Amino acid sequence: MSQAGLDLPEATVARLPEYLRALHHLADTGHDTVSSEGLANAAGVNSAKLRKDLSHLGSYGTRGVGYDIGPLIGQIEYVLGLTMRRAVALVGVGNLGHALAGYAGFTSRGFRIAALFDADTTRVGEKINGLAVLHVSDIPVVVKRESISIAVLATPASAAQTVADQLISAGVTSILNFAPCVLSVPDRVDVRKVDLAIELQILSFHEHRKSAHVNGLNGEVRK
Amino acid sequence: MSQAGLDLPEATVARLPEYLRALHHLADTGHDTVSSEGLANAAGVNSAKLRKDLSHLGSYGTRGVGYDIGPLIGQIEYVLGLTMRRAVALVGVGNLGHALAGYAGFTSRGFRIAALFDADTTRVGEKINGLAVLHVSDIPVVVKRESISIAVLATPASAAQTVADQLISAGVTSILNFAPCVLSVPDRVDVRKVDLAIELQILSFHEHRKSAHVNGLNGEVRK
DNA sequence: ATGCGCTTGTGAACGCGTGCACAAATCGCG
DNA sequence: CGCGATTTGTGCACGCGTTCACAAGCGCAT
Repeated sequence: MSQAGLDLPEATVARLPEYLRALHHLADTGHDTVSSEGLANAAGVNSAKLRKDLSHLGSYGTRGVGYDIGPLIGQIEYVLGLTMRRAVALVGVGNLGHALAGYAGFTSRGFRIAALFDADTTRVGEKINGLAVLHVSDIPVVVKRESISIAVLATPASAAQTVADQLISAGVTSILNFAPCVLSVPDRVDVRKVDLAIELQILSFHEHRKSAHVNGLNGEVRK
Repeated sequence: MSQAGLDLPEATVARLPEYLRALHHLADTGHDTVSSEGLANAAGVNSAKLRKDLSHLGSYGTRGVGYDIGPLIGQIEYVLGLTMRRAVALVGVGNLGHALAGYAGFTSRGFRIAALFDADTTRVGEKINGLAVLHVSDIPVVVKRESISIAVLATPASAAQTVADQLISAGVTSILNFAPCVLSVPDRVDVRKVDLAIELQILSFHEHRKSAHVNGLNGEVRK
């Protein structure tokens, strides 16, 4: 039973968007209340965890009944800062960046791609979804003008740190990094990293273990 | 000082690919040993954690010197099951799937895109990077023929569960899911989820908190 | 109004992961 | 050959997150 705007456990924050997605789906299919058990199933977590997470937001459930979907959506969106549509800059419109620029999930879930940048002058001017690609040297002026605080980095790893520095000095304070490298940034800047190959490598580890098990060994066929 | 092939802490497994990437970078730039401090910096973790992680793989460092990069790369690749190049199927060559099919990071880090599928018959036959798109109805025969055990799901959320079921019954045991929905799968199947909008929403939360703080309130300007 | 069934909210115990701090081990040099 | 500098490997304590289990609260039927 905490106040809104308080600091939540990081693990809870990471799950709230998933709850939000599930709630929207329930709302779209005509529900207007849901039990912790039902929402937990829809979000792929267990019900005790869900209740504890939601209890941090203040009380939006009624015992014996469940949670009111409408107000709960509103509360989660408020806590996540999604009541405003946030402007996002995307740097690097290569293979992956091009797809991200057109990704409908961003626009449908609270964000607006406000600017596209690339270092390759032959790509500058190209339009993606009606938005023109700008040169990275325009980052300072455009980021300030549009008050962009979040950036998506889809450049090659070799360029990522330099571009990140430029974004940060232009005022960006959150970065979603798709480049396979670690960024060093000031404390006030948040970075989240998504490395697609790493995800596959983690799956590969589990595949490797499974195939070791069918060999009937507890350890491994080795050397 | 554990044996190879043993079960590692999940948190350690998730970091090994990052160590691997950093090690390859060091090897490419002419190093052949590295201290835990140096590797930890390159991988963005602290050195005690790195040493404990590596100690689970058996001892590949020498006190007073550091780690031998070559053997360590070999050991991590072995543990992650990357000594073979694993075949991966990709389902859904829409906006995002198309980019993933061309993503160089998959091929350069131990994987081979072995088949592309889509439900849209107008896309079937299209070639991406020299590989033809097949219809999803071909999943059973192709997955078995190519012994594919890992699949990447880049379909719309509405199709994801159905496709996942087909993949699993064809023999897939690991799924990387980009669709914004939860999949229900048998225990023996591993699923990792990547939801790009969720990552941005988590950043949005932190942005929201930052702006609350500059307002000078501990709580929040509310209602 | 009262009792019953259902569901939330939470105290408490547990387990995992992290980080500190130090002993053990190796190298190089005199 | 021994000593000091350096770096690994790890025991230990701490904190966060998860899960269980149950009391408290709400609605509904009678």
